[in-house]
Amino acid sequence: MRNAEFDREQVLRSAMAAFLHKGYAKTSMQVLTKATGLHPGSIYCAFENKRGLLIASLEQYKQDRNHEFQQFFTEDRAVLRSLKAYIDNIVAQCNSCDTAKACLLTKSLNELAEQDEEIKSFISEVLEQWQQALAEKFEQAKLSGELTTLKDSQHLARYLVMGIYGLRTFAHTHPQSEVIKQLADQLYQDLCRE
Amino acid sequence: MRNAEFDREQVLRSAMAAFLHKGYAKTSMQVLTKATGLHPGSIYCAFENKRGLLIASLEQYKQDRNHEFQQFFTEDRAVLRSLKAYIDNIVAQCNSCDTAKACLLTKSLNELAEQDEEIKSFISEVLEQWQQALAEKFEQAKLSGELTTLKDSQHLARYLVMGIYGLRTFAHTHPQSEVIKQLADQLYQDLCRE
DNA sequence: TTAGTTCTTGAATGAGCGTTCAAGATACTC
DNA sequence: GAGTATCTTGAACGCTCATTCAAGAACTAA
Repeated sequence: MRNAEFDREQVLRSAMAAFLHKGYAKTSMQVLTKATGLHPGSIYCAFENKRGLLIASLEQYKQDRNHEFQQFFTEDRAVLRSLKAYIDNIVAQCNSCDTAKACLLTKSLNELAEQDEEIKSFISEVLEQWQQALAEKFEQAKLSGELTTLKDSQHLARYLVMGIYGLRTFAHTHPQSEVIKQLADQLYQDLCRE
Repeated sequence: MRNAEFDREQVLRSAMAAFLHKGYAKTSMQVLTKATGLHPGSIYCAFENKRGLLIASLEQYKQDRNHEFQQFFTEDRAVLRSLKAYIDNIVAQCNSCDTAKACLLTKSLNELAEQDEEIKSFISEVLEQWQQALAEKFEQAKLSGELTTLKDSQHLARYLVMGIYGLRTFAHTHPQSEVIKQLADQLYQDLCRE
């Protein structure tokens, strides 16, 4: 008996970064071996193939983002205040220079939606769960009286998700711009209105 | 003397469709020769290489979208009514099944922004011009009294562009859904408020 | 220490890629 | 209708790709 030597999470985070930077198609196995420090044989043993490594990376990304989400919505803070902080954090990501600028889920969806039904479904489900989590936060805010609006929580969550997608794309053409912050503030304001 | 035999616009529209469907990296020259009907030599003669064909396709796409834009904003209609029709048209594109579902500019930007500075700049400029054209329409609407708002026209245009980016990404996870229309209506309402 | 099992290594493989180019086809000029 | 210039054709090229696998290394158990 003998255990694998590499740290799975560390390997997946390296792969995530590589996929985020170059996209799936342009990230060659050669690049992935360098990024992860694993030799081809080890990658194929652990993840079956390049596609398997992407799927594993997407799963890790989901976990990481879920964890990040939970950290913003602790129970001892007002929901709307948490939501504002969460949005501001995304703005900061958009304005940063590193790979966190983009979202691996939407980037992969854009590239592979029409090529790989299974990956498309997986990503859609993760994004739907995220939207659902946001809807719950809106519902909480309404119940606690923080948020007074006639709009449905599901609708609010969808609108916020749409806005964040838009912000991330917008950031591509406006790196490190004050404009991203302005748009995010407007979005938040529109969500809380009425 | 002898003229080239192929119809340039037709060739570029075929290439556009291929790039939209599979993305730049996954669209092989073999696919492009089939899609355009041109042999490799002709493509290399007319467009230098695969990258040149993408750039020419992006230019054609820009022209086509500009032409589409003009058709919605004829002088004999109220600006806001035209804007609403324009947005509804985008919603219809999002809900359609064909290749028009996505935008070649943002799709290419997503794939190539970190790989090809020149293509990134070109796309950014085109998107900026589009945003500028929208800003002028908002300004017109404000001057004519159709639109009463304290917000800057530039800001309104940016917000609309962000929303349309978001809608198109959202459409990937919600094909042929009523939800896209709802979100677009909300977006329009938020733009016209106050 | 030794035998057995599992993991690691990285060169080898064949397929597919973008690109080239010389030969053939075609149209224009005189 | 001959000559010339240009366009078309598609096989061939070198390269890189994802993937494989047999040999070597390392750990466990007895």
